[in-house]
Amino acid sequence: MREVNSLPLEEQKRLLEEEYSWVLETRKKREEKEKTLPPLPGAAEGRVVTRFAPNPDFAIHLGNARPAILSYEYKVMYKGKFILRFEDTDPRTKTPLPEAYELIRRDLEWLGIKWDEEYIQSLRMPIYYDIARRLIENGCAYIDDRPGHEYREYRNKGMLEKYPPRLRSVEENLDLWEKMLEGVFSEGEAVLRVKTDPNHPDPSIRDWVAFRIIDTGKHPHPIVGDKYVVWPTYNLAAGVDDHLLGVTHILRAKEHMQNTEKQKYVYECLGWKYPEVIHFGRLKLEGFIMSKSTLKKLYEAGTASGIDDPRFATIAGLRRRGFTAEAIRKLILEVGVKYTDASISFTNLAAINRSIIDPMARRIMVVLDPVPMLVEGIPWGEKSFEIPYHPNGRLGSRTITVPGPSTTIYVSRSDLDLLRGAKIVRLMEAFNVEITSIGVNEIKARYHSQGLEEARKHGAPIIQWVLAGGSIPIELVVPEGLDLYHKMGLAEEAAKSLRRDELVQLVRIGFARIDAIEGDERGNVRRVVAIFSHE
RNA sequence: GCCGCGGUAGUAUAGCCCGGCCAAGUAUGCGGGCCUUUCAAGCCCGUGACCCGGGUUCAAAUCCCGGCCGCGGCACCA
Repeated sequence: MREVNSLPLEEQKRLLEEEYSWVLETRKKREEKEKTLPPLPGAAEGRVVTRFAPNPDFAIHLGNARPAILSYEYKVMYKGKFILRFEDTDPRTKTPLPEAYELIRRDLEWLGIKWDEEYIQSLRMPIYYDIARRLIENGCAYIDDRPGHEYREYRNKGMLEKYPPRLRSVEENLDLWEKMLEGVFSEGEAVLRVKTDPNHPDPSIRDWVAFRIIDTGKHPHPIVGDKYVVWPTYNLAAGVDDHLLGVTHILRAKEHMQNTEKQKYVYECLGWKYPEVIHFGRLKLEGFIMSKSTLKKLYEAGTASGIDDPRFATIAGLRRRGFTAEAIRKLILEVGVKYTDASISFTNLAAINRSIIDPMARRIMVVLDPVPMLVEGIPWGEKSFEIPYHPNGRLGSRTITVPGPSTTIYVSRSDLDLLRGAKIVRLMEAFNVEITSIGVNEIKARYHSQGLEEARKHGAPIIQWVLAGGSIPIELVVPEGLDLYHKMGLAEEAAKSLRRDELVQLVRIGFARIDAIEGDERGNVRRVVAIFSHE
């Protein structure tokens, strides 16, 4: 090794190429390997249990979907088990939304995620109460019935060991616990704290609250109403369930790092083994509204068209915008499990989506802000053009019949400049015309020739167009940050065959999802609404 | 402020644990070209990164120290 290193670089290189070329080849092979998720620590096939534990206070968005997708992916990778668990133990400040349970299930299904078991924490209250008793009996928890400021005073002065409630006997604690359950205390009057290192360097960890009282008379729970007044906090419920349900690997965002440490005190007390935890950074999606609070505000204010508003980074919003589950999955897998935050650029997501939908998106001609063009001198009475829906020829075709000797078509106003700069223009898939005049609201043209070669010879631009007869109105909704732009246009007659949810490519505009097909009483298509996805 | 975690091209990521196959890979973007009845797709070429400074070592993206920057937590939320 030393010998080789002492050689000049050129010499080393030559030696490598001549004598050890196999090294270079191995390297190439390694690069060709398909990219997958890194292995889970301590995982064995058939023995991995992961879970997704959303709070059903709102629909899930790309950020929450990440742990769901990753957890599910690992379950599949190790042929394990994947659990869906609703964490709805705060009827007061994060009141569960009754419909959110089902919205979340649907979003997961749409993402292609299947869960083996489902749990709802508000239905497991007796289990948590049981744990509370065991914690008290083991001397690991105590009832704190003093006002909050007293506890904080002791804690902040580093005198938590001497905090009187902490010194209570097991019997006394058990007794007070039963009183809590019986409803003797009201909100704020008593909590159950888990004993931790009283001088833990992070004060937020010291003797954290495991149960508190919530007046469910005032704040009824959507599932269990006012049946319970003593509610476990996240750390208690989640920590306990992860053990009880046999979870082996937890994947969650880094805001939970301190929680892991809190929960470990419960595990230690009860002699449980804490699952492996993988934390990852936060996800931002450029150009979308992602914050749950903003999302909720817009949703509740009715400003948004629903939880699936195309400006939202909710799973439903992304779906409505025309993103596929496969694209979302690929994106999440690509981002992986890094600690650092990631800002996903819109073009990146779009690129992934495009590669998936391009082969199956029918090409449809639409002109936005239409300008009429009178074409004269057409040398036929009527002529039909059969145009494939996709250049790959696999999606069938439609026929456009152009009447002669003169007819009116529409072109996009945005193409006017193009028309001004060119004498000859090719109407895509049809024939070539010569522009004779361009007014603000009318263009006149003469039939020039038929062939594509002719168009090429003249360097004619190729534009999309629609016939005046038979075309149908289309509204293209273009989301841009907080705004939605509504662009009006005309679509070719074949647009009548579009289906709701279909992903199409509006030629020379971009990909879009068909959001609505509006018809009259007799079932005739009157108008199409599309949502712009991306270029 | 206190506690914790990170910093690889415009964006996202591989490599870091276990220093040498790294002259840093891939995707996307961007620029150019080819092809094409779309501004889509495809093909080719190019572009562009190890936060900074020290140290250890024959050898540092990788290990150590310091700095800078960013993020998370500090609830009777999850």
